[in-house]
Amino acid sequence: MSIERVRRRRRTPEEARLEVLACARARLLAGGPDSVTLKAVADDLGMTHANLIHHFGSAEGLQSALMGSMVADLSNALDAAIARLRTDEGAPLELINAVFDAFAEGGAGKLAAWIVLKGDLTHLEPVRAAVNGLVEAIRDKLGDPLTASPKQLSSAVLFIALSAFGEALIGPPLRDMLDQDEEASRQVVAGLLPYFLLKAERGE
Amino acid sequence: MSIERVRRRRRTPEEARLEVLACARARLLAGGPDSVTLKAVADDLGMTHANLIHHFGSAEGLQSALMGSMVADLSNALDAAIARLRTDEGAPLELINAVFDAFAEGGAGKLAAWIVLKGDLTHLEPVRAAVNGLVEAIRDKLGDPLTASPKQLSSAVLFIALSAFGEALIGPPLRDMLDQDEEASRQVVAGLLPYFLLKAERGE
DNA sequence: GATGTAACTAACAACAATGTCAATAGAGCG
DNA sequence: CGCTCTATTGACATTGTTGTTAGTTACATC
Repeated sequence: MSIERVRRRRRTPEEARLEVLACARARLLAGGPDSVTLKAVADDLGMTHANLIHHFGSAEGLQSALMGSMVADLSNALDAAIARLRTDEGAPLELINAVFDAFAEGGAGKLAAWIVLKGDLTHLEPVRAAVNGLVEAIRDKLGDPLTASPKQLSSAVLFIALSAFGEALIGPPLRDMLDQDEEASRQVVAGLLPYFLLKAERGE
Repeated sequence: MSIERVRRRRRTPEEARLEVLACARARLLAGGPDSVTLKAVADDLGMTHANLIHHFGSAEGLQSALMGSMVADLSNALDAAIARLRTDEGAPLELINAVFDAFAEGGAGKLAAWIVLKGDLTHLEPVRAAVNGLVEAIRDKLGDPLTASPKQLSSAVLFIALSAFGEALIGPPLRDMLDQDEEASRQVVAGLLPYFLLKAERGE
């Protein structure tokens, strides 16, 4: 019997980082932060944990890169939703759906939970631009300059984002408790949005 | 010089559990789940980690007890808010404030984040009763039986709870991004609630 | 084909967290 | 005071994770 030499695969640094981050994200979403250890990720990919340290410097380096990657995806998803808004003639429900989808994709809920627990808010910074882009998109799309002030537009986005984050985090169990179906959250928010933007007429 | 014997303190089991859980909660809120280890908590309290195992069975037992304790507090805070609602003549803003306060106290935001990441939703069960109590309180307080269906009342609570959870979790950084002050979230929700409960008149 | 770079591995060291167990010592009770 | 019960300790074993280092091998380039 011949000794079967395992052929060693050599990736480019970028390939390696992408593979590792994808695997780490899957582990985070499936099993929480404790399940994304160097050894576990390395085993999944058929490499050694020393190699992960080679690419990311340390375990903390990997975690940081993972946060950055997920936040970037969330930010891009928001930008894409905004771009969609600016082109088609969507009703308010379309807008809400786009934002909720952006938060739902890529596990933004668990990402936010992780960031909050870590207390490391600096990683959220890229979201700032995306969120403010959302304010402008809503202004151009729905806002009546005579009735909706900039401050109000901002609080409209605050309202939407809070709900979308909440839904991504604890939407399913909470809806179950209240006997509400899967679309309930976004329908509620969509139904409220027109009233909210109209409110300017009445002073306040 | 005489050898100073360290006097060993002996607590009742209940005393011990309460002290430990308070300390563990403080650690969770300050440093996240990774900072609540047997040794760290024991050191804070001047005891040995073996003693924690004696009282809680295992590290997992301590975590589970901590979750239970925090969920119970959240549930009690909600119940108290409901009781307050039923007695005084509060405006919608009072109602919203009570619920937001309930979620804010005791670190409900980080609690939710922790539970979601652990994926262990069974611990949320006590919240179910509290949330449904909230539905009934709103029905008795604000709901017009002719215009607001049970389903709508439920989705009103869904809407409030999502927002309150979202605010507890990522309210501060999100409000900072949007240049909104501390009261913004609850004001928005309070301002929307009347419109929402009126919606029944128009069919939908 | 020879060579250099660096992706990758294997083995080991260091450390932290959990858990076990026999022994110690508070506190109530006769 | 003596006795019992158990909260509490101290020392140890175990396991899992991170990090280091010397060496191996894939692959591009000349």
